[in-house]
Amino acid sequence: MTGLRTGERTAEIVIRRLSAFRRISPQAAANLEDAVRGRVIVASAGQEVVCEGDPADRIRIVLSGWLARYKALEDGRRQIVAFILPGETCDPYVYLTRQMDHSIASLTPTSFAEIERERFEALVASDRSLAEAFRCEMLSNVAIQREWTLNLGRRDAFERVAHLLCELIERLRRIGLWDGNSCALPVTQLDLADATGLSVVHVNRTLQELRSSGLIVLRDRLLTVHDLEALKEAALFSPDYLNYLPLA
Amino acid sequence: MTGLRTGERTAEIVIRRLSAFRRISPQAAANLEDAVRGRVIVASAGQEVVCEGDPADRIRIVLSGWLARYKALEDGRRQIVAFILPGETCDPYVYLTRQMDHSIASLTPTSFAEIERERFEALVASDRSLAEAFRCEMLSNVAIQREWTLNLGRRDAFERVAHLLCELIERLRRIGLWDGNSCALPVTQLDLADATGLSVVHVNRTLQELRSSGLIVLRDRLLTVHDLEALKEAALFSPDYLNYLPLA
DNA sequence: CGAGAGTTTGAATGTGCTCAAGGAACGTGG
DNA sequence: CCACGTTCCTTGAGCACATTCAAACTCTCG
Repeated sequence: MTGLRTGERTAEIVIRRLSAFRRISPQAAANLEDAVRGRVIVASAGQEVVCEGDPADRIRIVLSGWLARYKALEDGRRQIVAFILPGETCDPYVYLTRQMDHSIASLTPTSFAEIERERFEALVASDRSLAEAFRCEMLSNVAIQREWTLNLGRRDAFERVAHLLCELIERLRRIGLWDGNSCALPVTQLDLADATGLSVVHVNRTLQELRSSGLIVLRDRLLTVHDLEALKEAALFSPDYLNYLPLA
Repeated sequence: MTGLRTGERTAEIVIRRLSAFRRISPQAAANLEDAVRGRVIVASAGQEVVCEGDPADRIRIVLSGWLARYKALEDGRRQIVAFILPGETCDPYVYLTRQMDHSIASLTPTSFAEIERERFEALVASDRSLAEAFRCEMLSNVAIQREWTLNLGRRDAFERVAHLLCELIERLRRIGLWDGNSCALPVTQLDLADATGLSVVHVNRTLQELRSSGLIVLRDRLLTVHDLEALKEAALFSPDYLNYLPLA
């Protein structure tokens, strides 16, 4: 696998990600890779990549790095409504609406492909299982959003943070960024607070609680979990909502 | 408009609803009406129409009545993640997943059409703007879900309940169930609690607060709002996320 | 060395919850 | 026709989870 050019390596993670939903044929993969190579944007950490109100004229596929989708209230309160991970399509079919109703910011150095409406439509028209994979991704996005609604509405802080970690681990596992025990967690406690609807202070205390119960180790943006089943149990986590195909 | 048979009247609201997203041609409307008439299910209030774990083999379009989409935790905690109103499609394309990750219950006496996968795919294949309307409905669903995430995460009880009411009013207005000042609100305070992530007791107190600030009148399941702009302001509500076409 | 971002701690406060009980409205059966 | 059960709404009191405010600490980077 050494010696691959960047384009190939990054397309690889997109295929891997879509394969969580449908088997992607080599031909479809090649078409997708072409489209992905068309226009690649690079952003450093902390950039506003998409702003609320921007025209929704293209879709974006993340090649590397983490992004956060968020909505803000006039008085500054902010809610991260989703994390967007490598390989994920930001908003399949979003060009059917007039403008973005939320913003997207990079949490880490990031690269992503931009695909215009016409090109994307041609792509999904050319291959049925690719089209289905993108639609599954939409279904998965809304299922995750529903689970977050449950998380914010009915889980307490401890369960809530634990659940978020379980979800991220499961999603990272799909793209090979979870090694069985640990993964990079490149977000600040403020990000976690905005994602869980808690205050920074309380996230800090909740993480300490998770640490002292032996459920997680979190240091220098590296998350380690020795007993994932125990964490899932504490979080009342069940991965069904992610809509993934069974792992091989 | 008198003398229409039930099938025609109910198809009418489905067309009206989809027209919030795209102009539907008479031909497409006729096709849709055929599909809707194929299999109509009637349910009384309080029925579990779809259970978590059920096969996701068909889509459902509500003809009349209110439904609630909800998720439950093992210990009984329950979160309504969406209200489903007349004319709305429960889950466009849901058959691409294996099984339902949530349940749906009727809040009122309800009727809805069931459409099998093949029939639905033929329907959207036959008309481009109909297909786009259904995709817009998906985008709208996920946008609403994101807004609920913000609502539960960052608005306090008062704003939260006010925001939910604003959203429902806006959606009901689209299908002619808001007369400019009032609408039926056929849900219990327990339902509102499960939707807003609050306790019943606190919803009761919050409604009293909304009443005594003069923002709402709510009696016998009839909601009246004399100054909608004031309610929207209190809720920090802006309807952009609903993705509707401008009203004629 | 200083600046800045992120994390941690303590103390006081408050929003919303739980528990408990009573009241209103409605339908059913004796 | 009244008694009763059920569901929903309302109220009070005490408590708890999470917030806010403030400050100190750590680490990195220039």
